[in-house]
Amino acid sequence: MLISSSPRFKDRGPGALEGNKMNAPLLRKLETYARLSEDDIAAVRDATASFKWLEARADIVREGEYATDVPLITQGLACRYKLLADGRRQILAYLVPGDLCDLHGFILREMDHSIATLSPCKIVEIPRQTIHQLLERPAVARGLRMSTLVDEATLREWLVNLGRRPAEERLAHLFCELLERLRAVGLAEEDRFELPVTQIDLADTVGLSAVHLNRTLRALRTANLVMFQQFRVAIPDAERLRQFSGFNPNYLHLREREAAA
Amino acid sequence: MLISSSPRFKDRGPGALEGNKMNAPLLRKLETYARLSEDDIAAVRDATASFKWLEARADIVREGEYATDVPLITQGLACRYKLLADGRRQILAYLVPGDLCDLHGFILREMDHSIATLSPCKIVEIPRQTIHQLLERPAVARGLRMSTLVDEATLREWLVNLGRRPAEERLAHLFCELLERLRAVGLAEEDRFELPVTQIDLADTVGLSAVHLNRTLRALRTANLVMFQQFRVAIPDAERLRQFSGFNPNYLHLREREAAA
DNA sequence: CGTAAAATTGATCTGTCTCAACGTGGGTGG
DNA sequence: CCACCCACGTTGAGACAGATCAATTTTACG
Repeated sequence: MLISSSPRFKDRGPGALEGNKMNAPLLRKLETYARLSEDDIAAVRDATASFKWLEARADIVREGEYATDVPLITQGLACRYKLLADGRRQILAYLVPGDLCDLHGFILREMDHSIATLSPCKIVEIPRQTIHQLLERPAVARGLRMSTLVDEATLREWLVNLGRRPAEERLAHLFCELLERLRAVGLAEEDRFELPVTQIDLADTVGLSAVHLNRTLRALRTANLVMFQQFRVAIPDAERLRQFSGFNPNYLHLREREAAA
Repeated sequence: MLISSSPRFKDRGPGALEGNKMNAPLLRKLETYARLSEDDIAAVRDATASFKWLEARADIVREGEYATDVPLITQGLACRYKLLADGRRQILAYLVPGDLCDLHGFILREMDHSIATLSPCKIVEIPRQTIHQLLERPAVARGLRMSTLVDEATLREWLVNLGRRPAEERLAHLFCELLERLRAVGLAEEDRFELPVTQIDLADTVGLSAVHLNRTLRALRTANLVMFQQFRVAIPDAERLRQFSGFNPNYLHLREREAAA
């Protein structure tokens, strides 16, 4: 991941991004999208019983590998990323508790990108066979399908961000999204959240150089829009930040269940 | 779609992007990903029997709408796009024959982006109910799931493109992708294909201004890498273009069937 | 403490944008 | 049938956002 396991992240233990009380963030997520039966719930619970801890800055899956299991983040923060031949990196998504590292390795032939932890992560590895069984449950299949569609919608919004927004709006938009997503999983307060990420990571996320990212960050701070330091983000006036960055949370589809029958 | 139906596109009739002989591009696509039974094939064929024609530069679905049917492109070229408040536009994907306008409107509450034709398009509208029935067929469900995953992989590659590649590589990469995808559906020859798209469209695809896109195009032409004129793309040396743009077709997952059981 | 990664700042360079003008081709209306 | 018109394409000049290069400072960890 370019940045070899840095000492800076060693002590940011499991405390940082702990996931919710019920300790079954995947269930919570699926239930956002589908009405699960008792049986469904039990099946998902079984499938996610065993886990392992991974240190910060460790690859979970690497591009080119044939993943057989589907990793699931239960606690901590991870990201998808891709490296170019000359070392340039693009971060493609942040994975928060409850996010599956998709069915790519599972369904598709080989990984076309890598996934790595940013903070220490608690990870469940769901075996291929189990996924098959889960997909036979209509409600679970539906939940997973929706979750994939939301991931896709998020990618589209990032594309708009990189293609058509200037640096400050771009970064502000990212913070807006993270606030929403982390609040949805109970990992953000009203106006602040942990973000165990370096400025270099942020630069590789929004397609800027590290130096310019630093300046953009300063500009946002000066404008009293976003404060980022010590791996903590503070947003004094979320509505103003949304306005500023043109953020519209519709693409996150955070309340879908009532919608489709 | 900003550009109101332009006369320039009127005469580019159905001839341009005709889809394959069997006239069932969705089937071909699903069969790339899953082994369909006779029954499956019949069901898909039934579902895609009735169609309509849409003129070039017409919206198929608009952001914010609640789409009830799932449109499917059978002939022609379409695109997903998103508009910002001030009119900036970002094109998010090109849809070629066989591509579903996803299950978004269907599964998710409302469209978070718009879809429009670029050339005249033959479109099948699959009713909600029919999709439900199709999803009950495991092989079909699997094919659709894979197709969604490939769409997602393509979005990720575009993100890398916008985030980390300079203008010339970016544009070259797009042409590489289109060559592959159109060849996969029999709509490109070895080194050339139709692309019924303006330079403005291309600019909004790769996140450049129209002026700079024009210059970038010229640079590629001068370097004898890509010729684009009269809505036709010619690529003298595809391998050289791939090299130049860092294109690796793995993310298109064009031969997956043998892979997963 | 000493060290290395990360953050910050300044100076300079450049890729891309904006503005503005002009060229071009086909469609449309007189 | 011709002339106008409008969208698109092309080119030049100048401005500017963001990149690169090069220190220097800060921070966290050993």
